[in-house]
Amino acid sequence: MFRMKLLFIKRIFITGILSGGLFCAVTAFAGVKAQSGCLPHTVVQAETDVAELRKQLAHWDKRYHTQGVSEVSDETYDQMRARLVTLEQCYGQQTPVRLPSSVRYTMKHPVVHSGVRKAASDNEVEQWLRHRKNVRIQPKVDGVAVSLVYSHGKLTHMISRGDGHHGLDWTEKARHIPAIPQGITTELTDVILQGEIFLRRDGHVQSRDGGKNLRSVTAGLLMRQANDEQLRELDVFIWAWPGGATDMQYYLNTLTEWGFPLTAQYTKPVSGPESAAEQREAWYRQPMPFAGDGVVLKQMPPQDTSRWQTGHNHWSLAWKYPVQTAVTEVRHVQFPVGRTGRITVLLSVEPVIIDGKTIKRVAMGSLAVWMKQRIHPGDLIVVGLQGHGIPKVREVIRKTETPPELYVPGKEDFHRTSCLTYTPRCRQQYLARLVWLGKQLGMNGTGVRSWGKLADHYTFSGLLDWMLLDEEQLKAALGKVRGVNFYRQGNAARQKPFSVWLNALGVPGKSPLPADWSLFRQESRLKTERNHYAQALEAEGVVASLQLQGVDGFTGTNPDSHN
DNA sequence: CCTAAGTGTTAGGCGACATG
DNA sequence: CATGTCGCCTAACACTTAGG
Repeated sequence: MFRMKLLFIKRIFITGILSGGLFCAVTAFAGVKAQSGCLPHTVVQAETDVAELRKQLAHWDKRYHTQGVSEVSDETYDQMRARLVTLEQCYGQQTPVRLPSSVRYTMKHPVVHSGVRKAASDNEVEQWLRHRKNVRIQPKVDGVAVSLVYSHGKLTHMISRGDGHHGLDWTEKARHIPAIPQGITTELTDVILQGEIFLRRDGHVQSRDGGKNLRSVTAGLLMRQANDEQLRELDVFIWAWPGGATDMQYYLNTLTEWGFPLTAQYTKPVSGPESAAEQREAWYRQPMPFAGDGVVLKQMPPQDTSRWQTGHNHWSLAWKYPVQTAVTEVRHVQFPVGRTGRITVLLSVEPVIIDGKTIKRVAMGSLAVWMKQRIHPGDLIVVGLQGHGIPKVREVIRKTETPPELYVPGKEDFHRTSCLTYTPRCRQQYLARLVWLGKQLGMNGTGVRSWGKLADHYTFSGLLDWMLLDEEQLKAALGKVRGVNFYRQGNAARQKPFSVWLNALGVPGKSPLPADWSLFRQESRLKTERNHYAQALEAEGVVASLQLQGVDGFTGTNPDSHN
């Protein structure tokens, strides 16, 4: 039921923004999609996608409403819902948002709950603040919004936000939450308070702990028929007293006297964008008694509460913390091979922005890790940031029903001694070997693309074919400056000592290297791995090339003598 | 103005090595 | 011999500098 409330509001929010033409900015900020607009789908594909998405969302809704189980985080759910709306916008379909028949919002809110608009960017926050005075900042507590109704000082109702006009009667639950005063001392006949019920978590640090799905847990507790012992852990943060007070200090003091001390504790004046940003940052990093997903900037709302509306209002603005995860679709799956034959898995994804970074590619460590989930193009995944920078697959949301064929390299195809000679399927490892070799030999300006150009231009076969090229040939393939540079670097490389060369060739093991190849061959007879590698270097003609080039330690060696 | 190369920072996977 | 630790390899991204 809570879920329905969420999407209802989301729906209103998104439609409102769409009509304002701000959709791209908003989705980008929310981390839904960096490139807005419609995906290059065929209509048929789009229809399939929409159908699949609807099915998926319906499944989650059902699980949630009938069993109270959240299969995915609220953040993911919201993003998927937004995704559906985008697709529908693109292809002119509409899904009416219908509440399941079991959900009935029976209780009328005395004053409607007006939603808070989310700022699309830091810039919008600045704009919003520019022409406003007496702005205050509060944490955007991650919980469930309710109205508390006091009549002659007695708590008579607690109502869930529902659609903003009507909600569920949670009065019975309020009786079991010690943090909610059952009575307040006041002369006023009616007092209506709007606030957030949340699960108290002392020492919660948002930047470190994240949302922890505390919102879902809270909603679950309130919807459960039985009165769980855990209700005692709930608390309330009041963020509005409609029509109550015009003087800030009086408003805060009164709430504190009544038994709602958090509002006074966490309401700060804001003098401008800097001070707002500072406070937002502070609340993001410091221990708080609740989870929060951002801050809310607000002015004193109008006293005439009859004009309050659901959806936006002009007196408050939410400034959310950067999202830590985003839903995205896998475009390509690649299996880069490193110089040692090690295979990693790289996913190219629809670009998403997380914490200011545009995520386009996500590495999956190793083949073994990939094998567990076998992510294919078309799959939907949740991407997050590990620490401060590295994208990581957090979760697979939906596998596509029509996965394309993937060429998955076998672990046995690439290894320490493979690809010392160029073949098309060896391209990656072969080039990785050259990049490493250039680097070890101190050759600057020899990146993977230059090596690739040379390999293509002169159809390389052996690892050292490049040593046979003269200055003119290098210039022809790389351009004047780079060609000359490459030639100089290559000549310098020829003078490097034997041990540097062995290293550059990728000889495994750490023990010290002898002075020349024949000594090396004798010593490495005992070390299987080195011996194996040395044999491969001879078999692939690498040693012969070096001998020909007169490189230190290889001269005078006759590789044939070892056969 | 775009592309290539390089640097700095961050992190996971995994094999090699050390230690009990 | 089992277990823990360390270093190497590979990766993403932001940024700078130089080439074409």
